[in-house]
Amino acid sequence: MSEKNPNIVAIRALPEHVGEEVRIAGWLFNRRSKGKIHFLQFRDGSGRVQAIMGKGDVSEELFERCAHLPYESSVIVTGTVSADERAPSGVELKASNLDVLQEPTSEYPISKTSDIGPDFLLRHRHLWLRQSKQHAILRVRDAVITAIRNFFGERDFVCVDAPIFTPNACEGTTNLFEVEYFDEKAYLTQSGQLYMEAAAMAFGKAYCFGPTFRAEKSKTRRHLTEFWMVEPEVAFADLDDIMDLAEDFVSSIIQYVLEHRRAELDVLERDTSLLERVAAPFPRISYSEAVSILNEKGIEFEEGGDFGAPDETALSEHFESPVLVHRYPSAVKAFYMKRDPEDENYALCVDMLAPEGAGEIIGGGQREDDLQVLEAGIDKHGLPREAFEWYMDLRRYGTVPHAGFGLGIERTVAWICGTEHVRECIPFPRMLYRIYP
RNA sequence: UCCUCGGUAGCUCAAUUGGUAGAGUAGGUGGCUGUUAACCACUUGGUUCCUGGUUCGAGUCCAGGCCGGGGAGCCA
Repeated sequence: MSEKNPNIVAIRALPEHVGEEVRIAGWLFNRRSKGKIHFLQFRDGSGRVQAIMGKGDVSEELFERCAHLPYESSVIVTGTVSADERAPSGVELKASNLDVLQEPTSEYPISKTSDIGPDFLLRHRHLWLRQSKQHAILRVRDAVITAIRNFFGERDFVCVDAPIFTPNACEGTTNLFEVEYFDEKAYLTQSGQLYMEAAAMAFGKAYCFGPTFRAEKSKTRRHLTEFWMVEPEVAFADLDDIMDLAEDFVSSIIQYVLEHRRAELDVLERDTSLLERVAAPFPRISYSEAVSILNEKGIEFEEGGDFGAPDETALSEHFESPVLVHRYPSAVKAFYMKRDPEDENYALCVDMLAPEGAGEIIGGGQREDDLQVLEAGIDKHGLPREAFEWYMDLRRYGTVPHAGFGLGIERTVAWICGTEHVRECIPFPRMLYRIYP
């Protein structure tokens, strides 16, 4: 593009070109006409700008065409950049020419005025991405991912990605998507954690970042069947170490987004003061303390069970920042969770609940590192030992205390953006009964 | 799987006790040299989700189905 069109400028960079004649390449997203002057608004992915076209500035034919140019026409506009406080973005383009690459073959389906229903928008996700709010959310997501990579890179973690196809149900808890794998069955991964434990024994500090699949028939604003998760795992680490890591991690993501995506948060009308208060250390409470808080709030909850979504919401509303809830009853947790030596009824695990009803964004803990205890746990959960031989090898050959966690990208982005539903926080959401486009 | 709400113009919605389906917006035509979701005037546009039933008459009532939203369970 730049070689063919040496003077094409990104809309975002237009303030640096005031007084110059430039070209922009983009799409028409709105148009108004005052009769002898057209106001044409363009976006190019980097930003949005208004072009002014007076009747005498271009040919009669082009002026007439621009009065009817359909939304989402792809164009190259030539014009002089000027600063003008009447322009929505502070600068505008005095158009001297406009080349139309293509006029839409039919009317653009997404209305720019009315609030459109989720079904229509999801069926047009490929076009919905062009809308400013969606554009802003996905740019925040991009920054969250960059912040994650930076955070672990700076701390000497090695990115060791886990497989997507797995031979067995890792934890034996949730429903997995089954696929044909030549002559056998395989499953789409629900977690890379077990593989990260192997990676931690090889690299000391490792993490994976990739898609995760859950075949649960969940229809809520917090669920997707395909979502992205980042899972760090650290050798010679205990529960406290991993809680320290988790709060530093989340704080650094928030700081990075506040620093690099201010404009997007403005588009989303996000109250950033709530995010600015997020800084490590976060409050830490035990499961038992959490139960007391629920009871004090008048919510009936019996010690021993796992928290439901309404319980989590009530807990997170009790705090302004994310809160770490640790040491759940081991009975409700997976077989690989290490039990608390001070009370074997509880597991050395931790969940991080984000504020403002965003829900659980992190789940993790210290892993069982004793071979005999792990074997007993596998048996107790009714899981086939053969499938976990490789995993038990990690305890046979130089086992060490280790811990890690998983952070859900979409829930994190939803919290940061103040978005009601996680489906807007992934480019092409996969949900119950929805796999198009 | 269960609970709950909904489906009317391209989109967002209205339609009284069961009595000729209507508005905003988008599209079209005309007007306007600084619009900010521009505005003003006129105008095109309908398998009221589907099937069956009740009725002189159904968008409306009944039965079954389809599709979707939110929530529970499960989890990030």
